[in-house]
This record gives sequence, structure tokens and C-alpha cells, in this order.
Amino acid sequence: MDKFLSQLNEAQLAPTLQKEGPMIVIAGAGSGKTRVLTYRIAYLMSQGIDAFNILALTFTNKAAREMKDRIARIVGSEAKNLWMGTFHSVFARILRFEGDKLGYPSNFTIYDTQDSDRLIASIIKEMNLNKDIYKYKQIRSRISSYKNSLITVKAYFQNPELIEADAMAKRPKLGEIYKNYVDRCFKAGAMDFDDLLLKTNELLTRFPDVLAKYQDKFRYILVDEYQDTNHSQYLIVRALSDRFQNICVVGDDAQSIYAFRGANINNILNFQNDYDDVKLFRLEQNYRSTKNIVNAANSIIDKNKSKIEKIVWTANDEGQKIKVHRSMTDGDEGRFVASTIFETKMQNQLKHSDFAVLYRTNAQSRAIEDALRKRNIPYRIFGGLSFYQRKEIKDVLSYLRLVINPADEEALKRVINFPARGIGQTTIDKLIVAANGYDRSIFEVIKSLNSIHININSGIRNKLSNFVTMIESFQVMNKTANAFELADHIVKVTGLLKEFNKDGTPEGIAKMENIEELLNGIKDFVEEQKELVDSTGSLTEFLEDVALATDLDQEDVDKDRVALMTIHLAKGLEFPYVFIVGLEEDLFPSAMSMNTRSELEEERRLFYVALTRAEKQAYLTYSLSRYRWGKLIDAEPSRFIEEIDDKYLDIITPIQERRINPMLSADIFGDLEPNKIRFKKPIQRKYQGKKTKTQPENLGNKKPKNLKKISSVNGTTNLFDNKLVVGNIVKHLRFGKGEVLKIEGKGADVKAEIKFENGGLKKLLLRFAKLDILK
DNA sequence: CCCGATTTCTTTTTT
DNA sequence: AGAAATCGGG
Repeated sequence: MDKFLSQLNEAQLAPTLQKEGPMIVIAGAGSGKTRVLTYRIAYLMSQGIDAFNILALTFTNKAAREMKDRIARIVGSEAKNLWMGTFHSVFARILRFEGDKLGYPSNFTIYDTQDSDRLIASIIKEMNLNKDIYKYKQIRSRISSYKNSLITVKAYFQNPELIEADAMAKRPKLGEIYKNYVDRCFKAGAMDFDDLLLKTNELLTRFPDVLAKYQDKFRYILVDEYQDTNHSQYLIVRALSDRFQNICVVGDDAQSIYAFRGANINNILNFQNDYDDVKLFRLEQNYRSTKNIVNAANSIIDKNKSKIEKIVWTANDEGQKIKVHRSMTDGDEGRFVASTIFETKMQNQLKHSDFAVLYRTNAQSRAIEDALRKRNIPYRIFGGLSFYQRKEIKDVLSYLRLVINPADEEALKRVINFPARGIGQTTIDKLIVAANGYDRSIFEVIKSLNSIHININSGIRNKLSNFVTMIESFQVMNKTANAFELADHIVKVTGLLKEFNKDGTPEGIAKMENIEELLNGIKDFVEEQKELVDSTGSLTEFLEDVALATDLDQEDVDKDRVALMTIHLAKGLEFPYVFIVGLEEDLFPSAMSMNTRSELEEERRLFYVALTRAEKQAYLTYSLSRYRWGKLIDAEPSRFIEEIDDKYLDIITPIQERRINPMLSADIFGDLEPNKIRFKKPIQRKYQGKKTKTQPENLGNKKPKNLKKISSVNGTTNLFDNKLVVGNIVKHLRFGKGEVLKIEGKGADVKAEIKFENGGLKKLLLRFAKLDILK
């Protein structure tokens, strides 16, 4: 143990050896907080504390796993008994044990956001409300924030202010929707993400004996990323730590970026008032980044008014200045990123995994992907639509969910007529009405069709009962077979596999392969669980893992790839070379987050997080135009670039980007000198907006919109105009290998007819097709 | 009820 | 641009 402790500096050592009592560690970016958490837990164990008595709440399951592994290397296999994970996964596990006290089955379903959305949309429709006023996504986010603030349906109706506020927002029925939503989830034996925390609170409040049990169990509690906890999580931590007060929270107010989902920065700011004799520690030495990066980041966060004062510094080298690059279109931006990665990697003998590209919104990944693919640079996208959210995967999982919990309404609605078996929307609507009327689940209603009053003809009754029989046969099988055998059986018997295979399209084949990948995943899970003592290897457990898995949790077979992800997802990670792309007004900071000072400050913290991911070199890029919603939109450089002191920046935009179109000569962009960034002031911005409407465009000084469009079209198509010829062997991301049979069309409409090895003939618009030329 | 065609929505970030 | 929801003819 001493050998490990010697790796810590003085500032890190103090909190590591602080065994008892409430404590807070304010840890600047890159200051080694994970190391402190890891060694502190190892130290506690070396002092005779039982692993069973330690609870560590982390931000991702991957973080928990890695920390556990590191602790195991210090103290041995005992580490596997630690309770570690995200709030959601730890308390889901506890609710499986204790949920019956609240009326939930132990194999309750976890509804993901899509399930919640669908249920809310369905309720709005059933209530005959105007869906343009009652937008299900907005309603869902209202309900979510109520739950995270512990405002139950009952509390809502007891609070005139809330009712008033929703009535003022022209949504007087919100309370009723909320009530129906909660009732329906409960009846379906389902909890949404927020319920996992809300119900834990309910459990700990209503059952003092349960609270006492877990207080006694979790004698030492550690919470990572405390600045991102919401009220619901705060209350859980408070309740559990109340008896022993051995609570250690770690965080950085400057990295609080989740207010939009209810995170409350006051949790960390007020921690010292919540407990007696709180020990405060600060980690201010950054070990990650160069002086340039650390200082530039400090200069950004300085612009925020609300913050805990601290001085992050580093003993590292000065390093290179932050490079700033402007491009004409998002396509150009992508190509700059790709070629810079290509060259930098070559020159410095680096790995692909030394690079990361970070963006504000998932939609930005496309342009970057296209450019990387053309350069044959391997990459991995994190986030976005995850594997488990794909339609075909959710279909399979819905069957499995139904086997475990036939009351699961959303799963049932999803698969009762997929693959098609002649049960239409009209029938489903009737079943829902009956289910609501008789206070039964849809599954039960179908089972007792003959004893209730319902207008469904005998043909459909037959189909319905066949469906129930089929699900019940799966349930019987589930008693003896393992999860893999069952899932394998289901995709064959239901015809799911065939369904996607029937038309032989590349898309269908890709879906089939995804299903096979899922089956392999289930197989791995089953094998893995056999080795673990405390796991049952059950289907329930698999479904829970899947529901709470994030993209970051997925292990990667091919590790040497460039990472593409949103800045939110990048929190806690680090890379030698980091590109922060799309630094434009209305994109970053987002147009939705510029209304209040606190929103803008959160955007700024987000930028701070992005920049502090970089170890050696950071690139900031922006584009003068960008495709959004399929249309080319003008853009201005982000105010965040302006906010960094010039002395940390190196403007590297080349004098003239190489253009194929002769119309785009240097004259036209005469106002765009390479080493200057043009920030338009707010007043000018307004004035310009009016001007362009009333005055003809001036080619000399203004950016002509129509010309830019030409440039972008050329920028993206020309590569293919020249390169791709009949006979080429190409590789498509989804369709696989294929041969080019024909090329037709001109300019932006160049199409290629390609015969794919495993999926027939396809005509693709080269402008959009994701192709690598193999030979 | 089914399936293809048309229209609408999406883009802020996520457990 | 692409997916999902909705529409309308068979």
C-alpha cells in the first residue's frame, strides 16, 4: 500500500488518508481525482474496512469497472465485493430486492426515454388533447424534472403554484397526464430512469427499517462528479450517509454541465452546510495538459461569475499554442480535421487513439465521419443512436421484456403486430380502452377476452390468443433455458429474423446482422455470468444491463481508433490531441442556451470541459457555413474563441483554401484574411440582417450566399467525380463490399449503381453515400 | 388490416 | 438528409 501512496503528491495524499467524517474534494480538471478516489478506497480496505460496507457512486459504469480493477490490483480480489456503479444501476439493484414493498415486481421493466415518449404520446391521444399544444417531448421533460425534484403527482396537485404555472403555459391538463403516466407505468410494472431515483427515495423515507439496513451497510460512501447530482440523488446520499457521516464527495463546479437534466450545482456549493465539521480539500495541480492549455482554459472560466475560486496550475511544459482554423463549409472542416490527423500521426508516430474530435451536437459527426472515411482513418462514434436503441434490437428486446414481465405495455405494443400478424391499431386501441376500464394490463385483457365486454371479431380474437400462447410458451422455456437459447428461439419462432431478411435489401441484411450481434452479446453475457458468484445470469439482469448501459460502457475490440463524441460524453476522458469543432454562434454556444446568464455560463463550462480534455495540443475549428436540417446556413465564429487571450492562440487558416471552382478566387474572399478572426459585434449583426434583405449583395465584400453553395457542392462531389469509375471495388459502411457497375448524372446528382456482395443492386447518390474505394 | 406514399419532425446535451 | 408518423388506396 505504501508503495502506491508514494505515487501521490501532498495535496492528493491528505484526502486519501482522511478516513472518517464528511469531506469534500474540489478537484480541478486533470488533477488526479480518480487516483485519489481509487487509492482512498484501497486505503480504507487496507485499514480493515469491509468491501461490503463501501459504496462508490460514479458517473459511468465503465468508470466504476476501471476503478474496481485498479483497486483489485492493490488489495486483491476482495475488491469485487465493493458496491460501485452509477446511481441508476446501484439503486436499480436495490429496488429489485426491495421494490415489492412499493408494489413493484422484482423483475420490473426499465422504460427508456423512447418508451416514456411513446406512452406519453399515447396518453395524450387517449385524452383527446391537441398534440400541437401538448408536445410529448416537452411533457416528458416536465414530468422528468418534477420527478427529479421529488414532486410526485400528489405533491403536484397540492401545489397551486405549479398548477397555475402549467395552466398559464396553456397546458392545464399536465397534472392529469402526469397522473395517467405514473399510473400506467406502475400498472405495467415499469420504472423510468427518474423512477429509479424517486422510488429509492420513497423506499428510504417510507420504510425506516430499510433505511437503517442500508445506512448500516454503506458505512463509507463516495460520490464522484458530485457537481452533476440532482436533487433526488442528493437526498439519497444524504439519507444513506446520515448515520455514520462518512461521506466523501468529489467534484469540480467548473465542470458542471448537466443542469438541463436537473443537476443542481448548489449541491456541491452548499455541501459544507449540510454536514458538521466538513473537511475541505483542493486539488489544483493539473497533470494532464500543457501550460498553454491550462492557462487558456483558466482564462475562459474566468468569464463566469458564479464559481468557487481556485487556481488550477501545472508544472508541465509550455506546449504548443492552441490552433484555430476557419473553413468555408462543414465539409471543409471535416477534411481539415482528417488531413491534420493523418499528417500529425505520420510525423509523430502516433496512434489513432491519440486523437479525439469533440462536438456540441451529435448531428455534427456526419461531416467528420465522411472525411475520415475518405482518408481511411478508423474512428469510433460514441453516443448518438446506441446499438440497443436500434429498431431491430429493440424489437428483440421487447419480446424478451414481455417474457419477463407480460404487463410491460410498451414492449407489447411494439411487438404484438411485428412481424405483422393481422392485429391492427384499431384493435390495439380497443384493448387499451378495456385495459384502462378494467384496471388490468393489456396482456391480461387479451387472456380474458371471453369474459369481458369488448367489440372484437372472432378472427382477431384467434390471432390475439395465438399471440398470448406464443409468449406463454416462451415463459415456460425461460424456466429451463438460458437467456441465449431463449432469445435464439424467439427470433426464429416469431419470424423476426426472416422479417428482415425477406426482401434481401442491404438494409435488411444489416439489421439481421445486428440481431446476430445481439445474440452473440447475450451469449457472452451468459458465459460471463457463469463465472460470477453473485450473479444469477438471469434474463432480468441482462435487460437491466442493457437498459442502463451507455455507449462508453461498451468495450471496443479494435481500440486504435479516433474517438468522435459530444463534449458531454467526453467528460472525465483525456486525449493527447483534441479537436473541438463547430465553434460557431448558435451552435456552440447553442441557440437554445443563450437566453439567461446561467445557461450561457453552462455552455462556457462545457467549453472549459472540452478544452481541458487535451493533453498536448488543442485545435479549435469553425466554419463560415454549415448544413443544418439539410440546408446551408451561414455561421459566425463563436464568442468563446474571442474570450481566450490571444497569446494562447495560433491562427492557422491557410491563405487560400484550395478550390477547384475558378469562380472562387481570392478576390471574393478578400475580407477573409487568414490570420484574423472576424467577430461581428451584436449591433452589427442586427444591422447586417436588415441590410441583406433590402440591398443587393455586394460581391466585393460580403459573402455571397449563392456562391458558397457552389463551393460546397464542388467541395463534396469533386472527389468522387474524378475518383470513382466503373469497375471500382468499394466498401459501404452498412452494405459491405460491392462493385461499381454504372455511373450516371452530373454535378451534385452523380449516382452510381453498385452490386453488393451480400445484398443486391443499389443506386446511390455519391454526394451522400458512405464509400471507401478499395481498388 | 396492409403496405406504400406522403408529410412531419428533427438538432442540445443523457442516465 | 433521414427517420418516424400519418395518410390513403387496395
